[in-house]
Amino acid sequence: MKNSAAQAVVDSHRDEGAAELFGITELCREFGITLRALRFYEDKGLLAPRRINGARVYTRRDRARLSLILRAKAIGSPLSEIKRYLDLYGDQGEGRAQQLSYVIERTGQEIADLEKKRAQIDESLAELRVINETCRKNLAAQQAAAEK
Amino acid sequence: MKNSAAQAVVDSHRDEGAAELFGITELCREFGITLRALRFYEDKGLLAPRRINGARVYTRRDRARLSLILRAKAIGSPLSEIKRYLDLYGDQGEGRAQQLSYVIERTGQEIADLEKKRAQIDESLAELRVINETCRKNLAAQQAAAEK
DNA sequence: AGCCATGGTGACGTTAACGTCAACCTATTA
DNA sequence: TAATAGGTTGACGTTAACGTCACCATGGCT
Repeated sequence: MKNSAAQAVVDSHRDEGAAELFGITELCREFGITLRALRFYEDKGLLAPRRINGARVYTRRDRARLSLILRAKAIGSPLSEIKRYLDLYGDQGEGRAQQLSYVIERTGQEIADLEKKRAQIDESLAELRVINETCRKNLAAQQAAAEK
Repeated sequence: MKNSAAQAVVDSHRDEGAAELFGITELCREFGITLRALRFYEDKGLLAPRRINGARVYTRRDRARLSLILRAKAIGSPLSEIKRYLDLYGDQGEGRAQQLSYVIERTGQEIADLEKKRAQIDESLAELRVINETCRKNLAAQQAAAEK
């Protein structure tokens, strides 16, 4: 028996107590990635979950970072760049003027790059829409001719 | 001697005659890619330049295709997807209803994907701008305090 | 005690997208 | 005619981003 009801009770109870902590498989299922991938990101220094008894335990913050990682990946950034991006993200709060300038410069560059990418996407979209609509019209014309 | 003036004359003469044809290095320099990359794209079936005496000769149309390839690459599409994209591009003109429906579906899907990507970029941009501006303000505040 | 699920660590394999290198062809130019 | 510039084809190396596999530890259930 899978005692799903009982499991749910246990789960909710655990949530009340420990709250906001995730296991590796939990996160992987939530984001649709593999265990291997998550560990790989860790190897690359993109994530650094706590260890409890050797096992990885992710906090809500880790989860948010993972979300950023996957979004950046979907956009097409290599993991190396994503790391820089996240490093900036973590630096917030205080910091000397030099650090601040550095972050400002970095983010400025990243913003410029993304805007360029966005523009290219817009160009591609425009072209695809032309093709799409042209085909729709042709198709409509053919159907009209056939029904005459 | 590099006889640059003579070379220019020869070039212009050739342009008048053959016009609109490009060599491989010419294209590579124009787009800032390597010879190897261009040949690689050809291996992958993304380009099919004519051969004259064994050497690749690119037309204006090839050049346009290359432009599309590089733009798609910059966006983050894998070459495999770019190929499908280009294949759609070449199919324009006539075609039976089935072909048209196919192209319509494909482009529709591609459009949806790109729109999603665009949205993700916008999210990233919003976050980066917050970081950037926060840092700017912090920096300004520090400088103001220092000058007091 | 035995077993299964879950998780951990290498080590090796794989695919994409080129880079690098050697060897060769060929048309000018000196 | 010999050198030089520009082009061609393999063959092999490389980096990124994982996938796969084998093997080990552990905690809970029966």
